[in-house]
Amino acid sequence: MPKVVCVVGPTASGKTKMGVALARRFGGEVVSVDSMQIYRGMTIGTAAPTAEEMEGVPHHMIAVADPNQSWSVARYVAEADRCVQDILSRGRLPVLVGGTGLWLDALIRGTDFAQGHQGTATRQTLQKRMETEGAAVLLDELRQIDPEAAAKLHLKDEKRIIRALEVWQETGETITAHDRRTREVPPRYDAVYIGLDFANRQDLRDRIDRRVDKMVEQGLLQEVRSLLSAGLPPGATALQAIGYKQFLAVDRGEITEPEAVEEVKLRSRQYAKRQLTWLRRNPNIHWLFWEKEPNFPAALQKATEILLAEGVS
RNA sequence: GCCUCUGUAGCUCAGUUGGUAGAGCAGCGGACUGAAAAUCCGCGUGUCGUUGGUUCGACUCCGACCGGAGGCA
Repeated sequence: MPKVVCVVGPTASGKTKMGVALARRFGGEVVSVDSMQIYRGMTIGTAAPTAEEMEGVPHHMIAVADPNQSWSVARYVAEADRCVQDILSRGRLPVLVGGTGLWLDALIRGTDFAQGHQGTATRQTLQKRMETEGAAVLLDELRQIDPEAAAKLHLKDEKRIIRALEVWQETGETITAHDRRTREVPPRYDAVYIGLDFANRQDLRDRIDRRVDKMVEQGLLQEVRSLLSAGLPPGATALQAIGYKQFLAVDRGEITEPEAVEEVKLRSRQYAKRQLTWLRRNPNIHWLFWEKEPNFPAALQKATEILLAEGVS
């Protein structure tokens, strides 16, 4: 099984810098695993690495998608896996860097997602039924065909109720059966994980706040405006990104800039918390914790030792 | 100086016709297989401003004091 390195952690934990440094040390290339950095024209708000920050290391899966078209996990995995394969074929080390947990896991495991996605007639019909008939009706319907899935879903979890029914309608297989089958296939890569986080949650929060202030200084509002001038559809996934959503409201005059800044900080730390929840269940992560004053050289040294011990070369 | 209102969870507030209190937000924990920076679930003990008094019992009634807001001088 090919070996790959993964640098994970909540937003603003220093993944980008660590990823570049490890890629340089081990002769690797970075593959971004970020559901928003894939869109073009969103560099400031997603804190995508600049050419300078890349330090000459090739980066993949950043600014590869038109924000007009919304990507999905499946689309990402297909494209990103091509990058990983290509890097491996050239004898180099793939360094996967990013905070989108589901996407990383799917890429490592080679998850085969069932048919059906945003915008199809099946999905739209189900969404309409959800509005008119209500979640109880659809959940009942799901219970008839896939009681196991229905038992796990809360009445309010409309998105997943719709998806479960959609998989059944599109493929004739229940989502429970599909998931069980895909979980059985062995992972595609042997991943070595380096996790970055702050020992003290408050320090992460401070770091997030500072980063948001910096984004605003760098012209987040301008970036949102130029994104809008490209004529994005209202439901575009790109506009759901933290920062963009709030500054879109500023552009419309619905909230003030200071209000937006506070909201972005709040959403960012809540997001960081969710990222940590996702990562915690992965027992294979080698965590490195920053103290108040991050000591990068020491952390890089530690990470290097871990990778060497894990057989990365 | 006088009068009125006000002081309850980190914040905004509700409430108890006297039997020691509850929402929203925040926060914390969890879930997560084609929207994932999305979506969803769970968790509420706090000197009820302080201090006296009345009472079997006060956060709830009365007094004083200390904060805050407004009004009259």
